[in-house]
Amino acid sequence: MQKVAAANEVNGMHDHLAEYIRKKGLRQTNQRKLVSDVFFRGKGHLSIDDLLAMVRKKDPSVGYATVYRTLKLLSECGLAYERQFRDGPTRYELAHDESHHDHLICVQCGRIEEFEEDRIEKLQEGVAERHGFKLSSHRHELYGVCASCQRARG
Amino acid sequence: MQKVAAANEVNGMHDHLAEYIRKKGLRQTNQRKLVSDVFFRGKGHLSIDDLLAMVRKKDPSVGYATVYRTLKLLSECGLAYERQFRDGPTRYELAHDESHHDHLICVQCGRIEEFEEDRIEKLQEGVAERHGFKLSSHRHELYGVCASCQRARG
DNA sequence: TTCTATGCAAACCATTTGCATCCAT
DNA sequence: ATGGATGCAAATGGTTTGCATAGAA
Repeated sequence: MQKVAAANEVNGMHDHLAEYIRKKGLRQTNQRKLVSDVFFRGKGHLSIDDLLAMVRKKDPSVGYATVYRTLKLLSECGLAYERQFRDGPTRYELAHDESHHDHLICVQCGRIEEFEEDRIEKLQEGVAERHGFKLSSHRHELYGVCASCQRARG
Repeated sequence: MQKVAAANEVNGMHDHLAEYIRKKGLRQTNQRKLVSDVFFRGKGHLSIDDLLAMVRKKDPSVGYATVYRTLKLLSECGLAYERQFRDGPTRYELAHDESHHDHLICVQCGRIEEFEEDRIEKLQEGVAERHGFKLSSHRHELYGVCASCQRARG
């Protein structure tokens, strides 16, 4: 899916962030606006390096740490999810408030697809219950070779 | 279930390793025997630090890197699985050739339990198929509060 | 003897932090 | 003018690697 957010969604996200910043007594800065705008308009599953490169096209003076700190902020206020696949760096994903999904990752090209499977979610809850766990989150990743890599290399 | 391996299983694992070492033209060393013995007799889900501490009780001169290198070797030859939970360090698990399992991790005490749920495995395959992926592996971790932590802190 | 394995320290890589300065409030 | 935010560089933490030496084969 990897939807790109529509313009009005982007505005909504900026508002959400502004609100959060106000409530916490933090500050609006150009860097925060720029980094979050790039993230909101981006394609999802982006690493800090990806984001920094995109940000620096608009303002080369932005520092590494600022991108980290801004994405932490976005995660805190519920606009981003941190995802850590296999070994690579942490990737950030837009948290549009759709239903939950998990990921398929191609081990050859790195392509990331999303999937939703309610029956798995249900079964997970059963597992947790049987073990007496109160679930707070989970991570479910499927690794394999995607359709186009199969075509390309057999 | 975190089983401890029976004596005959431990012997079998040593044999398996010796065989692999021979085939690859590598060398039997005391460190390898010691590290792998400690691992084979251990409780599963151990970090390098855990293992190093156990190893150094028997031979304080063993180095950090040797434990890493030995566990990489054990992974290569199919005797260990590397598991990377949340943020903590890589943990190593005995690969007794039982059926596949996944994990429940307590976010409070770090306790790790194992679960098996064939219906989830089946559903995963369906998901992969629908996306045209050829699955090679997966990672499925459930995070929450375990029974005893719930009792302890409500 | 030959060539892998070891132990140590240094290198790595992603991420975090300390700090002087900058700047939104 | 305050005190949070930034950019830089240094620190961190887990893991890997280079290298001289030890030790299997």
